[in-house]
Amino acid sequence: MSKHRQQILTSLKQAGYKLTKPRRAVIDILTKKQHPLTAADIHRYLPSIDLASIYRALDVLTKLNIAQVEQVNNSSYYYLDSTLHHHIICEQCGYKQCLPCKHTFNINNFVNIKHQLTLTGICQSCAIKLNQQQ
Amino acid sequence: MSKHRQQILTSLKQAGYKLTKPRRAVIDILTKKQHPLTAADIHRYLPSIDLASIYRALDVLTKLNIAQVEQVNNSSYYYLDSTLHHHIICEQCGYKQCLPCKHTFNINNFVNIKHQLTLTGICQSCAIKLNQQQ
DNA sequence: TATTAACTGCAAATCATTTGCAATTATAAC
DNA sequence: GTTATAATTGCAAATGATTTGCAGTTAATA
Repeated sequence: MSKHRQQILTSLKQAGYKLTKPRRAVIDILTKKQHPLTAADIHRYLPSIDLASIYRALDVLTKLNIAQVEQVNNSSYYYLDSTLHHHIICEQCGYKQCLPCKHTFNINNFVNIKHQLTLTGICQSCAIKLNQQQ
Repeated sequence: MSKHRQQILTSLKQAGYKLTKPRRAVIDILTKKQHPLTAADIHRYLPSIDLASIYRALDVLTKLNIAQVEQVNNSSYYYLDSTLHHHIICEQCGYKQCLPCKHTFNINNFVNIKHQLTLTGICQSCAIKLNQQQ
């Protein structure tokens, strides 16, 4: 369940940021698509917005904890998510699947623990293709 | 507990790879240092070996599951570890603590699943300092 | 020791991300 | 509404990590 658009815009404003076209557009795409996207992915959906501005918008959203980041294969994937969950990404085709998060961590000597679980694998259809190639 | 040097060299050989100077050197550094290193880190220890060769050696080691990778801040950190484990990093001071990994994941529709768990938090001594400041 | 495919070093290419700067724009005050 | 102003944008160039092509070198095997 991702935060409502309006709620996000309000958080931005409260934090002293202007509600600009690139920021709104990035929020809208992340709200609409239900899976993690790279800055380049977002730029493909929003070709009229400069890639640098997309990066800057994503930076702001991440700093405010409105968006989360996951790093896979030297790329950062961003997504909006108030209730924690994880994703598994196919190494071959980039297909993404959501997974509920049931984890809590209690670790000696640490407080305020946050976790990021990155799962990668090969999805069924890629596995089939790869088998056929051999 | 990391695989013994000799054992690693044998695995390489068995997999049909030559035992070259760059490969040996990378294995030695990863064995010696007890924490995750970037290719650039390794190159700093081994300036006479070309960075590209370090990347190629790390690739081989990762493919053979001799080394593992973790991505943090757009850099890949490599380490040798036969028994999987994770790390928790203090957000304040960077202190790292190792954690055993007891996880296996079975996910519908995916095979060859690898996971990377990144934990961050505040370590005890930083938590104390932060409390005193307030 | 000779042969040969695998491997290296180098330089250049690529890809993701960041930055400097002049022009634009959202906001708040009038 | 207009105006003033600092924040933000788009663009182009810079940076940093990683990859690649290629000619020369080397480990392994006979």
